[in-house]
Amino acid sequence: MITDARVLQTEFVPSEVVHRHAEVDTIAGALEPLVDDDRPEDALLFGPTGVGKTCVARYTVSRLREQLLDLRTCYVNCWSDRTRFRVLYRLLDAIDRTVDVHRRSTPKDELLDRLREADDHPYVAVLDEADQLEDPSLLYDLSRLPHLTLVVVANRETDLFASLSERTSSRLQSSTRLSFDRYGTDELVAILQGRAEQGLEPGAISDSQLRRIADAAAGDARIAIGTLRSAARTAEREDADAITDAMLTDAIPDARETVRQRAIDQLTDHQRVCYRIVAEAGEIEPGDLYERYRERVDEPRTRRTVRDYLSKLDHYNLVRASGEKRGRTYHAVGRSE
DNA sequence: CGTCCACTGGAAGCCGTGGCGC
DNA sequence: GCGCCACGGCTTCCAGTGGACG
Repeated sequence: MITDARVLQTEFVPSEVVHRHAEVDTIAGALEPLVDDDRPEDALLFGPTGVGKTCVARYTVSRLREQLLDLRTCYVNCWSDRTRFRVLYRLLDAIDRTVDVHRRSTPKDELLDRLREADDHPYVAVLDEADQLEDPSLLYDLSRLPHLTLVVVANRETDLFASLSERTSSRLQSSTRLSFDRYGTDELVAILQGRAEQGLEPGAISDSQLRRIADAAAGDARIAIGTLRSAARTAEREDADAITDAMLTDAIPDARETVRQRAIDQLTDHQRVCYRIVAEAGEIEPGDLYERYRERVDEPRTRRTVRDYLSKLDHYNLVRASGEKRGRTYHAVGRSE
């Protein structure tokens, strides 16, 4: 059934990007001057999850590296490395300049200086989920390094710029900006066909089944590919030659659930309690929510902290906040959504 | 209309932890 | 071992704001 499990991973960067040629060209265009030893532009990529931002960024950068042998590149996910220190550390680590970082306990911007000095080769850094950075002014400092080119990936343009200071945003105004729309069903089908061809036995899944997956994924390629993987696993486990419609029926909710579960697993205990309260209530107001939270945990955090938890849950689509200021309610994010 | 109130999210500061130089 | 410092998680304080209500 499965001939190549790698291509069924959502993180897999295909050798040819389906349906994002224009985007690839735009970013490649921004970076192109590097080939002639010229000054490239930074690139900003925006769009919701599962629309191929990360994929396009990584693909474009890796293709550029084929042309430019001495190009340095690094991919940083700012969700897992969200502090200034960690991002800088990653960027240095990728070029082997971290050797003695721990000695001489880092005076404020030792790491940045070090990165500045490592300018013997051009460097392209992909900063994924950049709106998660705790200290967004890092973007400003990085954008001022002449040999470093940024490819910044974030969800919403407005959110990212809201968190930036005046000088940072004006500095980034001039960069190449690109918004990604949700995939249409046909585009998702094409993506799935590519993955099925590379990863599954011929005839394992029909086009109409792929279309069904694409429909259910509502424009999100991560969900679509996850569904395909889940169905293929079931087929393999049951020793079937092909994926049946019944397997798909199971796989469709499964893929969303997996995405959600992975996010839930990353929460702390207190955050999880908050999530459960909203999930159980379906819809709840902040006051009640905090009361229940206080009853349920041993050493409750303050309201302010719980507010931070909730905005985090909102950000990861585990709950949805509607209304603002006084009129706010928190909703569970439904399974069928 | 003005006033009160609930709620949000920024800012500053506290504190435990952990790595480092001495 | 000691003092130092960065860091992250948290609290405290607060300005701002939309909705409810007299």
